Amino acid sequence: MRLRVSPDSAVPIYEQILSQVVFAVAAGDLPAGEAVPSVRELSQQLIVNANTVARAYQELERLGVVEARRGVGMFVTDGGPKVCRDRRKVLVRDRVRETVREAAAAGLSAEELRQLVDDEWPRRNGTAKTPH
Amino acid sequence: MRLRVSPDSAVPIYEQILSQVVFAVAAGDLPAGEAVPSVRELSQQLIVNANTVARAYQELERLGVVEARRGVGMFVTDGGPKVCRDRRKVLVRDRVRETVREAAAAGLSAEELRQLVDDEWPRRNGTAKTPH
DNA sequence: GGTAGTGTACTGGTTCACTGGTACACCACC
DNA sequence: GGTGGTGTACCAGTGAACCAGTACACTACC
Repeated sequence: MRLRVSPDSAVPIYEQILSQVVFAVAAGDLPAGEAVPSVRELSQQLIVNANTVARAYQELERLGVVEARRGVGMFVTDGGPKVCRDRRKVLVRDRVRETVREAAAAGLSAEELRQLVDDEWPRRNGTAKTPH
Repeated sequence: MRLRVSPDSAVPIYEQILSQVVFAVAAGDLPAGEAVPSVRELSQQLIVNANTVARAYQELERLGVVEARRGVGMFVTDGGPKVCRDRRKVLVRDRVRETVREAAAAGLSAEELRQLVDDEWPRRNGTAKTPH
């Protein structure tokens, strides 16, 4: 598992770590039962404070993706992969909901919104926001 | 023109004012040439600082929606209504773009995304996020 | 039991966005 | 020219988010 963070990004470092781990677990790159890198190991690799990594991990634990065993490490739970896949879907649904509301407020029709989505779909691997 | 702000909201007050004025201009409620409420008048009405209103107005001026005449007031420009209508469309398009990207990253197909949009469309006047 | 690994609690500093208070510069009108 | 309206510049306070330093508690292993 290879992580990257950009300290200059607008999104907080701990959130970058969080989403990347979620992505890795969802993709099966980090299967259930597997140990995630220790906070110190990852903090040295990314050159950030151990607490920053720990904060991301705590969020992962709150989501039920990993479980901590003090003195041992943190491990992906049995339900972790499913949680991560579901989480991404929830994020998408929430975003869709906001988009639909915004479009309706702007006076767009359902058909116009559909058209807009179809127009943007081919550009889904956009150039922006890539972790350079 | 009747504005409302909720100080407890996560979105800044000046931004609430901004978007509401944009909406009013786009809807024709505030036609070109019309004077917008003075910063002091609006600040008293909303019980916020005049600078907070001024900040929203400066943003409106930067967008080309209004123009300031020192000592007189601020007035909707000739192109104001069109700018506001366009701006809402741009906001929607940007949001659609992000949503599409998120959906693709989550592994959704184009068809699944379309389905999601159609599911959410009937809820476009949703209950959440209303200015209580 | 010592050691080296793990996660975690507490605390402090830094930065930034937002808001408000005050004072200033301008214009119309009497 | 005085008065009362306008927008605006400057500065200070506040609060939250983020991150790092340090010290602690725990576990496995020799």
